[in-house]
Amino acid sequence: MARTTITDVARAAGVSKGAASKALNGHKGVSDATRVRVHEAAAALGWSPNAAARALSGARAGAVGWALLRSPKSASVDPFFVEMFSGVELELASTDLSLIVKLVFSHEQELDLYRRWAAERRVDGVMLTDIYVDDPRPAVLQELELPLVAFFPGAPTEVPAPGVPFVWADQALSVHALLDHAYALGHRRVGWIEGDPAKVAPVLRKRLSAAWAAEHGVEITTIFTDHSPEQGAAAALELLARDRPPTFIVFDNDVMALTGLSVCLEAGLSVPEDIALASFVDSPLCAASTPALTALHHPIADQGRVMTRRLVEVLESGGDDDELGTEVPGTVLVPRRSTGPVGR
Amino acid sequence: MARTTITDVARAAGVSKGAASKALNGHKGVSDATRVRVHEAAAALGWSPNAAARALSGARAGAVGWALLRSPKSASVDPFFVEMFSGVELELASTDLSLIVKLVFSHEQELDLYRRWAAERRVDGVMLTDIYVDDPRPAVLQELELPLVAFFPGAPTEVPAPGVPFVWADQALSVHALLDHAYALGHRRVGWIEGDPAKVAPVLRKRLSAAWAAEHGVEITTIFTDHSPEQGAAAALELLARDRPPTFIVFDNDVMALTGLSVCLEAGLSVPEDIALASFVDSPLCAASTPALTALHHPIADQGRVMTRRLVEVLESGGDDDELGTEVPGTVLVPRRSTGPVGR
DNA sequence: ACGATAGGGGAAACCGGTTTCTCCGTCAAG
DNA sequence: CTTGACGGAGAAACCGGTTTCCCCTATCGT
Repeated sequence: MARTTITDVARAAGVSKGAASKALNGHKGVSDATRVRVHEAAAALGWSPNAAARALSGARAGAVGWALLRSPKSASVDPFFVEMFSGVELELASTDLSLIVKLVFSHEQELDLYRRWAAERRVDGVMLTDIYVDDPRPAVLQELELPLVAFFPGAPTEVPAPGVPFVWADQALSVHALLDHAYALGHRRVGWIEGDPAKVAPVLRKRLSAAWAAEHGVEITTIFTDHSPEQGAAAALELLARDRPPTFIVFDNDVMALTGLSVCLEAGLSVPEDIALASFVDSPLCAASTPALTALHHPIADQGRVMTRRLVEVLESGGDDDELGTEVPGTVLVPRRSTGPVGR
Repeated sequence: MARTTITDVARAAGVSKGAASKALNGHKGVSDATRVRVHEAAAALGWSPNAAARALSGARAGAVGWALLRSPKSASVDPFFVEMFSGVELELASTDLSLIVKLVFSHEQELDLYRRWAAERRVDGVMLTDIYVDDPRPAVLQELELPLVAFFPGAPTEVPAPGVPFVWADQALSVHALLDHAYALGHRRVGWIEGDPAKVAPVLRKRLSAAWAAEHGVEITTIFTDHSPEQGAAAALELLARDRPPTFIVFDNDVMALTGLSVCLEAGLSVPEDIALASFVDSPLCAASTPALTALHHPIADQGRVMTRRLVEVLESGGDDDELGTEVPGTVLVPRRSTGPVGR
């Protein structure tokens, strides 16, 4: 089966190649009658534009890129990515853009990837999901002239980098929801087992929780980890071993919360009577454990959709876009069995 | 920053464009000295080949495609995909191939997607993961001359389609592991809540389990579902309502197993004393539930790696490849609390 | 020393689109 | 009636590689 090209379409419609191109792309310079004729010919021949040829002649590559930074040891994908991925794909399904996902194992590799993507003209834009403190990626991408949209778990006053379009979910809302819940139950000493302090979100949350704590006269101890179950367990043990241990512990993800729960149970504590536990992100795991874990439900898929929508807009507008920050729907606290009134 | 092209490299090395191309691609026709000079120039200029131009001139597109068929209502991604995805990405990370993933909502859409990919020359090959009975996709892909590799949960004698390279995991091993476990515990009536009967795997498993049942004098009832928690629960209720209900129920996935567990507990049955439950696929959910669910652990990520490796080989060999079926590592039964000796 | 041969490397065509430039015909204004 | 403006459409250049074809030169054999 011979591949049908635009030349075939043009011949079938009785026009030149150039005219056919204009007709098919909705550019002016062809009459309506010709336009219709060309479209009919294209449909009849079942023509689709060759992506490579199109990208080569300076038009769009028809794809967006998403780099996933993972440590070489644990290349497993977290539920955050999975959820966001489904939102991204859902939004892209209604466009003719492809999604290219690539796993990288270091920041250096990631930057190289962007350079390659730019040189190869393989993607039209890039999605950035885990923003680091002093993240070099936005600047590199801007220099490469690769459009980007960052997903930024932020606050009204925070910006990932100057001039970068971003989508943000208000962390204050989430932090306060969890802390208000603890406070209402009578808890006054809270432990917070956070993620990577090199990332913006954990640092920001620590700042937000500290501010809230000062306001409410609550003592909050934050411990940063690498999100692994091991470090989560170690952090939990460390908190429990203190002179005046917290009565309420927040874990930044479901996996740590689950191992934290095991640690508490093995230490002979009963949950939530002796100690209350909560996870910052909800997942089926939180619902399935015993006792079920109180957690924050983040509409991550929706956030992924918004981010994708935003990237598509940036690509269509060609970058001369007015607003930079778009807020996405916030979070909902899902109280479960693992949190209750402070014991004595 | 001006984009550096192969012409720049050629000029810097003092050779022609064509010679530079040959040098960089390891084709013969250039001396070693020139080859080295060109490579040095390319490195110095930080040149990467423009993917579009390369694809256009008949070479590879540098990408492989993976279509995900999901029902419009539940676009959520299952753990199977997630695990396989991480294996695929892990394997691709060491190549310069990109992965393009696209969500589709119907078989028709999926076939259209393949036609588009072929016409656009966007991908060099395709991965097929959920093989259906009388699946039309292999034939379509072969007609489009798109190389493919199918992941096929099969048996030694089964083949997804003639002439199609595939990677297979032996279902007999899995089915027998689970049934032997049940048999050893004294169970003689087994319920099996399967997935979609339009897919090859559930049908094959039913056949395998029936054969095993005939051999061992065990009664097995299979119910097909759409993998949703609702249908899983309904199927479990149906089995429990029988005159002589099964004493051991297998669920095809973790989500159904979990809701099935709830159904049993709510019916006042104790697990595993009154009824034993197992999941055909393991997941953190199975380990976290109470009681923890006995499950089969499939090395899905490894299987994804093998499938990807195979596709890369097919692409490199240009299709004239001898062997078609590659077996991937099998499964391991993980006994947990949800299964025990048959009660009375 | 001369002819045959092999291989390095340059010129140009080609992949399939997009875009620019130019020509031509038509219609409106002077 | 002449001239100018405008819009439709063709020709050709271009994007950045790969590949074919051919020439030229160095080497080998006799």
